Amino acid sequence: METRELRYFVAVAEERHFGRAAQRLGIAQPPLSRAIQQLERRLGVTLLDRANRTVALTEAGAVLLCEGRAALAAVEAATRRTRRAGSGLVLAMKAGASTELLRRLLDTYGEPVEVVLCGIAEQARMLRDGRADAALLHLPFDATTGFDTQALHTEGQVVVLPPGHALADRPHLLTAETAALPLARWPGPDGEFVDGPGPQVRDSAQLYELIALGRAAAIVPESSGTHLHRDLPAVPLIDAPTVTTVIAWPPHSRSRALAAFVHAAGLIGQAA
Amino acid sequence: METRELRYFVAVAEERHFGRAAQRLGIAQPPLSRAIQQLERRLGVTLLDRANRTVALTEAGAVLLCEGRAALAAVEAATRRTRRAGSGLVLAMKAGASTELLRRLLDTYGEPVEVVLCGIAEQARMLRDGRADAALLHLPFDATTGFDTQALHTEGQVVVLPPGHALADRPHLLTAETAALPLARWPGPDGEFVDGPGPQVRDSAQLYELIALGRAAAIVPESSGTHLHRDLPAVPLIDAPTVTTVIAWPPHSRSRALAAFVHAAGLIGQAA
DNA sequence: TGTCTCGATACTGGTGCGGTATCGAAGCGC
DNA sequence: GCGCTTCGATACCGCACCAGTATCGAGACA
Repeated sequence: METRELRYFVAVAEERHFGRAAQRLGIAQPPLSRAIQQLERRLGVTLLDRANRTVALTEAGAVLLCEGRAALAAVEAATRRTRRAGSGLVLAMKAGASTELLRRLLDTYGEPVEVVLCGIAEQARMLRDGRADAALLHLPFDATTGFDTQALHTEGQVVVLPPGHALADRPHLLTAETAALPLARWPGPDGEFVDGPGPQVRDSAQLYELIALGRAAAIVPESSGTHLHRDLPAVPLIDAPTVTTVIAWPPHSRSRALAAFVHAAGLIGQAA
Repeated sequence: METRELRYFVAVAEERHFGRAAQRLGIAQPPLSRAIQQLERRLGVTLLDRANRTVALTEAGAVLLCEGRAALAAVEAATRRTRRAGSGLVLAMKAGASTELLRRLLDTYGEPVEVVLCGIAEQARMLRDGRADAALLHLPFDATTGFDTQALHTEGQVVVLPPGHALADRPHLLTAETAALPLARWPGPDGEFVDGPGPQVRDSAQLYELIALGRAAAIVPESSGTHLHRDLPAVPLIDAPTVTTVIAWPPHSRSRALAAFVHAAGLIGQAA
């Protein structure tokens, strides 16, 4: 199966319309129809149901859409990483992750690294399609499914409260005691917010502003709670799961540069 | 980048010889030379060092070899899984894994499943190139890197001893006490045996024969130690890590059939 | 029933892939 | 040092195949 055929099929499967797919691909509709027919003939299965003037996926079509996307991403990744070979690594991380940890990692590695800030879903996509070589993730929150990982740092979590809050003087808190707090809600992987009493936030500046105003509280890893905003009280949450910062990369990827970077991460993980 | 170009490059990179690669691909040498040149021109990087009548990989070439193999495997996987869509799942497992657990899993799933027996390295390869849809692995021994997993069953380990062995009457053992035993050695992922005092074994029939003869002992999961050979004494090893049988599959793969199979596995995991 | 929309088909032209023949350079034996 | 051999690159040619235009046939809709 050729990449061209896969691109054509994925376009039709996503658009469910030969005309629009052809337009998206920048070709005319007839060659697209023929290409899909040929693909079906070569695979020996029907991929699309063209009954009733609508295009629907068959079961085999659904499988090929899913597997084909992954295969196209792998081919793109090969192209991108080959072009980038020799120049620096690209590291995808979330905004708000520990800058202190990152600084130590980059220092230990020594070579130049391009850092890209994005959301968790985008991080995974960038690793898969080769736009990034590695990503910083946080267990147990982020799924590392499909990637190799190396632990960098493990820490507890703290509750960040408005100044003068009733709980601010406590030596530590339990998760149950935070139930009544207006805990800030972050957007999930799908961009949606879960329901809850607290305000919705999209970045850490916004979060800390809301806390300072007494409108929110937040449960965050120690390092972000204590290092960034000394003026806000942060109380250890002793029964919360510990947060592990890990570096993740596609399992087959083992270029010299990436291997050295992971090795540097291992040194930091040991030291911590 | 087209799959054809990737296949050509991988062949040359593996053979380090245009003539042999062309022969392997079933084409003449000149079109192969031209295809590689065109690939290098399109990517904008040099992939091969053709100095001194030898072909060597550049750094970019090494990256493309690794990423290209993965991409080709993904394309092959798409082809195979699409062709197989609708017919039964293929499950890759190691010889000697728990048949009791497998029987329950297949019963719960209800649909026909083709079971393929192979080694651990082959299991991973089959998942990646689409010859299998899922695999049964054993944590913490097998690497599940790059796959999604669902726990099926967790159990302790036992030491299987020759009949009448001095340790056979003990209620339980510690790992330290097994140091002097001639523990059987299995071939690793690379097919090589690690060094050690015990005999080398390749299948469980051979293993149990050697134990019965008093020439070996083995540390195995409870289920294989007690269910299969009631005539050999099996002593719980209380400080050994517990063994978890998991079902693994490529993370993007979520066909209806696989989803149902994983769901069935989840039901069994809960029940256990 | 006329019309519109959509995918399939018919036919044509140009690109590009693969083949044979050959070159130029680098080892290698004598 | 000279020819021989081996290797990848180049030159040139023919054909297959891909894409484009024009058109068809079927189904939805008024």
